[in-house]
Amino acid sequence: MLSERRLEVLRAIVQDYVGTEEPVGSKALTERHSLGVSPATVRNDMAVLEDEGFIAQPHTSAGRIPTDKGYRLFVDKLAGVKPLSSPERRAIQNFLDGAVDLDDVVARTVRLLAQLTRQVAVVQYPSLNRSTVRHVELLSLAPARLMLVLITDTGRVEQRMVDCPAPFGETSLADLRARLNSRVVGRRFADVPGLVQDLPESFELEDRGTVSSVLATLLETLVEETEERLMIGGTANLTRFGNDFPVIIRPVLEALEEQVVLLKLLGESKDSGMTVRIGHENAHEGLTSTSVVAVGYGSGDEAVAKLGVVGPTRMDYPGTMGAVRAVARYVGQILAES
Amino acid sequence: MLSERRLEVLRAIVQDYVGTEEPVGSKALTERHSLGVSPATVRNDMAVLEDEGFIAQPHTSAGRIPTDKGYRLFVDKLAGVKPLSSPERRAIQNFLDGAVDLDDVVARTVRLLAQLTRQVAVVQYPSLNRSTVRHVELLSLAPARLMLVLITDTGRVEQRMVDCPAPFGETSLADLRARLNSRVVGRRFADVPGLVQDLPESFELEDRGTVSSVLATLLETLVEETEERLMIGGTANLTRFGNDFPVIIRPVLEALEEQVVLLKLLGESKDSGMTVRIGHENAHEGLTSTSVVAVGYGSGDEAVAKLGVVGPTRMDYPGTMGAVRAVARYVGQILAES
DNA sequence: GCTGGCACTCCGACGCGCCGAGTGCCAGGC
DNA sequence: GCCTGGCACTCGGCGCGTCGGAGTGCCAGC
Repeated sequence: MLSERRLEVLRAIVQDYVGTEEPVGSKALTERHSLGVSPATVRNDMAVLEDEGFIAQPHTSAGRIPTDKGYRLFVDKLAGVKPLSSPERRAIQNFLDGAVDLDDVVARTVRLLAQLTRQVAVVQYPSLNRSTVRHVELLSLAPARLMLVLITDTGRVEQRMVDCPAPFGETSLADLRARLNSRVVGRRFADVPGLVQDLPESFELEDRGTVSSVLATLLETLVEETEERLMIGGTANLTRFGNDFPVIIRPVLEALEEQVVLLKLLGESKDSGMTVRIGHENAHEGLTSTSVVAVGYGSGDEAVAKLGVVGPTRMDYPGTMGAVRAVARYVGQILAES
Repeated sequence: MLSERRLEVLRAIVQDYVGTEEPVGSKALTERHSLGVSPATVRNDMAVLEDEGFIAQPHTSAGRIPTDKGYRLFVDKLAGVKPLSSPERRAIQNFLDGAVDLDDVVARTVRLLAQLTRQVAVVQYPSLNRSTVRHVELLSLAPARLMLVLITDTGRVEQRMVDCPAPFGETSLADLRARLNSRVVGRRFADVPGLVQDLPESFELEDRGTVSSVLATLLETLVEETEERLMIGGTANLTRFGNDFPVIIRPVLEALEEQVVLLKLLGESKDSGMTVRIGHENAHEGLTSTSVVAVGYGSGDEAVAKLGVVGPTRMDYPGTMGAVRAVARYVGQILAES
């Protein structure tokens, strides 16, 4: 177990390094943080911290920089979440309040997060996973061709074509529309399959094929749309990464274009609490020099999606965590209101 | 007017510079391109080309690199559009054929373009400007709250809420839905306003307010959606830009996040022919070291949107133009089929 | 008008020495 | 036992001068 002072030294190292981007030495530390001991003592502490793997030297006779493990300890034990200033809060609120629809909310959230944290922001669209059905609409486009429109309580609309095995009359259509809606409106996606299972049986024999097709398409849409979409922004902030650009930045940009990777990134932790994944803790190898701060957000107590930022491991964790948490809260409010 | 040989020299310089990324000298030129003259002669030609502003020296006693003006001449007079190889064509077709809906078509197109050109790809969603209405649907969500759903022939669906000034019965709703559709289905957006203008008059006095609200929302949606959306990809290719990274790449990334800028970029030229905008020809100052190759695409003869790529001025213009044109054609075909 | 020759320029790589920051270790003191 | 000041050592970065090579401009000659 590390003594109190050694932890203090680690904290100081992290803070200084995040600020200056340069390896920090024992003398500088004692000057900037009143630790109450001499540089020599700090050196001893540093040697211990290095043995334990919390800090490292880029080369002999250089200062120390935190390792992933060091950041981990810092985040877990040494740092809190820094609350935003009230002007910042007001700015968030003002900025998000102007949103006109769901797309706009997400777009604004991305911009906001990117600006606040000066990092790359990732916002997942509210998931349909826990969403409910607001309305299902059926339109006849051609004698044997229907369009199915699904409207969710989060305001999303999805449409699919359905090819009918047999022509389908307007009255049957109205009938199906009515019955379908009476069963599924207000229900969660996950519950829908069980609720419509027996629907074909109640139709005339000739219409059953079409009804089945419609239901199949509906269920398919529900499943497909559970694969969540997301939006990213602030990629220009990647330029503040470091010096050895191309080699670092390229894999990150590539990873950011892979929705699947990002979804994993946000989604891996189960609960809606804040997750911080540091450097090599990220499974994706293009992102081993980045950290991800993510948190769930939602309109009620339950999280419906996640949002977060991706930045260099050398980031201001307390500040970033504060911003991410605050934005998530406000977005939740906005969603609850609308 | 420049002699034939001088143009040939310019062409050789552009080609070599694009290939090597290094200033090209007179000797190297004569070695790699059988110009039939000696380096000394080439030097004289180069001096002339430099006087005319087509090429420049990074510093005294260095080779020459093309200027924007040089690239312009190259593109206009010296280079054709390089057709794709047939494996490439097949790859395009295979890749695009798998698309399941409009979003998917656009997403795949972006990926494809980025891969083929190894540059940043930008694809505008098919514009609603020249689109026609496929269907308008009205749903009653609450006694005094309707949802308006607009479906276009390009497969896009837009929805809006409408607050009614007065409760609106189901029969009135069905009536309005039917009349609205009979008037606007198959019509172009631009024609819709004139076609529905007198609709409120044919309704009962008490319903007119609601009908007007619905119409207003519909027209608003048509206008709003004319503001086109777009998708970009391949930003990782920016890392192949040059050496002086942050300074070049940052403004580009910033510009790429501004939809407005990009729309302007694609949209500036009127016709659907291919546009090449080189370096400072781009209005946006963050993009003065990039070139944009864009072309219209559409399902018929008329272009419904644009797509293109953004890359360093030092790009393989013939190849890029070939790829952009080919992709635009195939996307057009795909859209026409669906 | 093209060519070969020549003197000149300038960048970039290389080698060298110096400086300073930082370390590890050790002996002494509280 | 832990902290401290002192000391020798290490190593990267910087400035400087040198050198080579690539490239140029110019000129006289064909």
